[in-house]
Amino acid sequence: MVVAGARAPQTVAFESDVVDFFVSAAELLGVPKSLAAIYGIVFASPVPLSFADIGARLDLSKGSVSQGLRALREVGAIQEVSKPTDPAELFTPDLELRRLIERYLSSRLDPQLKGGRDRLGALEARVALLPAADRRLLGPRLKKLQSWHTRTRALLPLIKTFLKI
Amino acid sequence: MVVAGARAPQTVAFESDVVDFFVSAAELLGVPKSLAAIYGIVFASPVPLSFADIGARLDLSKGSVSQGLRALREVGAIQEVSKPTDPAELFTPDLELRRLIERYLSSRLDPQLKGGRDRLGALEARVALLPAADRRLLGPRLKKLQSWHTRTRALLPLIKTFLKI
DNA sequence: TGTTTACTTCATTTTGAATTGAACTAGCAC
DNA sequence: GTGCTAGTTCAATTCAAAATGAAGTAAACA
Repeated sequence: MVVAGARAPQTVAFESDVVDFFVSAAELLGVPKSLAAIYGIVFASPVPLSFADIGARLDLSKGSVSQGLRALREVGAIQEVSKPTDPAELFTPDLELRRLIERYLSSRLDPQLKGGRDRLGALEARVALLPAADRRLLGPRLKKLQSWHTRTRALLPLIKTFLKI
Repeated sequence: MVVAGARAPQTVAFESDVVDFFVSAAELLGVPKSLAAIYGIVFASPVPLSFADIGARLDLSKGSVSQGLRALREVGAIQEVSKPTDPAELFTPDLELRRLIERYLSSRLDPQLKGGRDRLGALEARVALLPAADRRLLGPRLKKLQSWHTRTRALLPLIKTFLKI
């Protein structure tokens, strides 16, 4: 994942492990590997990195670096810092992962929960149109689904609170 | 997703919505669509369904139905019931979704957390080998990562407890 | 024993998402 | 202006996961 280049072997090894850490966490969450790798390499660097640095260390195409950096900037995962001596933009990690994770959770779960609520509403109407015998069995099943939905909704704020600790 | 066949239109509409509900929930969790659809169609039926029923209603290949049913049986999401008159196996949903979800969460998160712990351990050793200047900055960053890891570990049992309510 | 039906297995195909790279744009130096 | 460097865009490609379907197995029946 991380390419050696001119840095000390210890540095490369460190970077490599940090990148792996983020990549494997990202896999779990369904975030593209390249995003995680870019965040990782920036996180692992004691100094801000340039566009070119990132592309070289991760052996990613310019396209991927560009798109990746844009996405990470949009969600606030990295920040641009400009050194007066060098016109090129440099990037540092935003270490406030909490907001990041919170926003990510919301962006995935909120639409999902909303969609689920709508679908369950539609289902409630539909079950009423079924033959009485079916309704007697399927009505309670639907209730179970609704109860799950409610609990999941309640869980999200709980998680957010917990992550603040 | 759901194919009409010979059932009443209301029944088909109901099935279709239930399947959609599970499919969209599965997308969030990264579970294959076909698994969710099979569970959904079985969940939506007031009577146990046969292998052939499932294939016909979802328009899935025999291969997909076979693999899907196996996976769902393995995790205990559906159960076989046998009618004495009919030798074919019939399937009903296991409505105890709680255990199912718990097991699923564990199977995804436990290896991830363990892997994360190992990686962080390796990183702790690696950071010690870096130049002192780098170490001073990167050490605290690593600490942050470790604190996240610890909190995530703590969160899992909390979620499990909450789902029991 | 041969035939049919019901399902399984797994190599191949499909699909959808991530990645690439070539064409393009913007700013800078000369 | 022309040429250069740095970055963006997006159509084409690659890749991995999921779905298919053909060949195989097993049980049931004649």
